[in-house]
Amino acid sequence: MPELPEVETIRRVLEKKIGGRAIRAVHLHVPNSRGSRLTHTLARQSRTLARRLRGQRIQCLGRRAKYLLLEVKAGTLVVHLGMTGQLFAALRGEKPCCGEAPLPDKHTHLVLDLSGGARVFFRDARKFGSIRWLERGEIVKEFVKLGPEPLGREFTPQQLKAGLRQKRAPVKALLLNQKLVAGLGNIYADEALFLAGLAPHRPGLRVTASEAERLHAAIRSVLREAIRYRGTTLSDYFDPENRRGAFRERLRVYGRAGEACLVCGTIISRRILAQRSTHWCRHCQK
DNA sequence: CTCGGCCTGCTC
DNA sequence: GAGCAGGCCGAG
Repeated sequence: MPELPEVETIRRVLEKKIGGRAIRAVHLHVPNSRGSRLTHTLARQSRTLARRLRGQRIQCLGRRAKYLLLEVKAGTLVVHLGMTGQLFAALRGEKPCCGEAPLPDKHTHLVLDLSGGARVFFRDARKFGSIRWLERGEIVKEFVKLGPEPLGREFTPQQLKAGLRQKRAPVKALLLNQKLVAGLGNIYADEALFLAGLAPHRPGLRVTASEAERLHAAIRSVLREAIRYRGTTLSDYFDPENRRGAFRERLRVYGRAGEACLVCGTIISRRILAQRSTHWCRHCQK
């Protein structure tokens, strides 16, 4: 579910709501599905999580690509939301809920009791998410392979072009794999390609310098705009205050197959590319 | 690189 | 019942 704009929205809301509070208690509910990511990740660390988090003050909330970072003095809780992971926060007196449903529910896997009667809930129905405790100074191995932050300094048109040029894979696949640039998922990859006028199946090595420049600008602009609208809610994304993202109204191609292109009126196409449903305008994107 | 698998819930 | 879903990982 959540891509960079949604994770950034979650980060900002949590920062405001629970930044600076102390963690009083940690409640863990390890799921029972054997093969799932979340089961392993939680079961393996059940001891550590409680021991290292209890009594710690939340110094700040950070983000790397789609990872949310909850920083305490001793280290960092690294949260990846996968497809359906969610974080909710409730202050004293607020009724915690996910949409209409009160929390905690059967999909709630971690609850932090905070100072002042606040609580944080992590839930994940499909269990594709992960939670990892990181000692101060330790490095997450996944982070090493991640490309630059799209809104940061290291992400430049030159770097993007150089990365694309050596790959024959479709440009959409390259945007999704997090190595060239980190944080785009299926929605914003389609949206950025539309804004750049680039067909998703175009091989990376056939992207010209000026197209790479357009793509670079499009990626930054769509992510900034989506953050401004607090992300996209298709069905089950809610921020920690249970608000929907309003960017759905602004989507140009994602989920609009069969509808008219907002620019030229051509019917928006859809096909599977890189295993993901892909939406584009065959007139505007070449 | 692409594929299958990991899960649950929702819509047709 | 089948097909679909915002993500990633390991295998081939």
